[in-house]
Amino acid sequence: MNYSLHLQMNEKLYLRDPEQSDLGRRIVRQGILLIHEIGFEETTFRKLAERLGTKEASIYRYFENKHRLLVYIVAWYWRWLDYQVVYETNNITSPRQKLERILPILLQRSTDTPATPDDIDLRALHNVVIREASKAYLTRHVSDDNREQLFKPYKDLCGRLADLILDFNPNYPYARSRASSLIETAHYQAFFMENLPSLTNFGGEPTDDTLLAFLHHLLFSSIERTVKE
Amino acid sequence: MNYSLHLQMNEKLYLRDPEQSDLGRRIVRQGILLIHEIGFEETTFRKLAERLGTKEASIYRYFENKHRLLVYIVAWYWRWLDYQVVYETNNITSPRQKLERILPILLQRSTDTPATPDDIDLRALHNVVIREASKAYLTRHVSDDNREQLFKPYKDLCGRLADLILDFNPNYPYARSRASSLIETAHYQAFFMENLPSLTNFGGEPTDDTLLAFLHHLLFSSIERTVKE
DNA sequence: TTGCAAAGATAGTATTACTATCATAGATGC
DNA sequence: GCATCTATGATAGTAATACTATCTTTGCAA
Repeated sequence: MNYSLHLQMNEKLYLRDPEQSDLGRRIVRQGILLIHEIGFEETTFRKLAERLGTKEASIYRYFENKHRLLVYIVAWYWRWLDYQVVYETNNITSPRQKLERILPILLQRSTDTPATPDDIDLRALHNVVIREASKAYLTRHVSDDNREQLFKPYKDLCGRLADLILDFNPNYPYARSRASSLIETAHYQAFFMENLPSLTNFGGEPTDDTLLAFLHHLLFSSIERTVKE
Repeated sequence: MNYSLHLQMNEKLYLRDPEQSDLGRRIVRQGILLIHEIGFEETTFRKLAERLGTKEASIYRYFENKHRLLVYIVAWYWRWLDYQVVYETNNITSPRQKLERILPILLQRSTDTPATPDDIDLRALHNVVIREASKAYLTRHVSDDNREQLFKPYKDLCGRLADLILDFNPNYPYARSRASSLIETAHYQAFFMENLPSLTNFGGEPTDDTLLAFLHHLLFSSIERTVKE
């Protein structure tokens, strides 16, 4: 049996809470699918409205613009990852084991989804995040968006991973950078593997998971040794 | 004394070679500055034309659209980095030393510019690449662009770094992924340090270069050990 | 001096990214 | 059963964007 899961989102992310109405939920869910299918640049509120059988103006009542919709979707993803990390590391004592359990989550390889967020296409979402997430912060107005706490879920997740790294090795001096670069590397390498494979050492056969092995190697080779000052 | 340097670019990158005319060169050089100042999203050919005292239509004679201009600028940067890598590692025999000399280049910390590409604001260019380069390939049409060899300079650079890694450790199984993730990590950690510092361990004082130390640590901790299969 | 290529000048189109306003339908309170 | 309130629908409109087309001018080259 599945439990239903609701992730509370920062109010600054929207004009009207999309989880509070049917239209709102469909905007988010179909938004993910549309961005997945045609890419963020090609996505417009008009196209999304047509797909939903509604009007542009209705979507604007929920989100200021499509960038904010992307930020919302990506923030939701980080909250969802954070939840999975907590769930998967619960009752594990060994810091090493905890970290090892996190790696498949970053690649969306963990099959057991305890509480499934209803109706959200997690596979599409994962691909959207890989291709589009960095566009949420690679803008001129990062600092403003950051001041509004729009990236808090990402920071929280990185903070959690950094803490686990410090549990494993209390002397490690780069825990936060290690955490953020682990997440980014997981995504970039997944994108490269799919689209620019010559930038990787991964063949692309879904059976052997060299990318997972690579991330494991990268993470532990760095945090196992205490860096000399 | 400086030598003048001209980097040959793939013909697919432009409609008319911008290095062959005064207007073309100004489009590239002022384009870098404009994107640096207002960001890629806000940049339009109209604004760039006004800045150049010319017309939109003239710019369209050189570049199909602003995405292609970005791809050109970024490709130029990778060629320039590649040149610097060759220059800085020339006559060095120790693979370790070669790799160590590359790290400051990735962060644009190397002060000695042997042949300076005329009139290009390298500092602005570096910042543009950090913030915008991934937008060159994080699109729906990556595969088409890749087929047209638009990303060859990036791949060449990664290939060169991968070869150096294999010189250092011939048994290392992830040389290409290690190379691409080193470059990407250098850039987004620099971005985070500047804009979302809580995702890093870097204070931001320009005197101590913790980011460089971090990259050094990441690279060598992974490639020093032979990964067990 | 004729010819050609680069750039200037002007105009036009479809689409985007919004904003504003008014009407309507359904739920809720009394 | 009526008032009311809220979410959405419907329509319209605007400034800007991302181009394309065409015609003219300029400057250099044969």
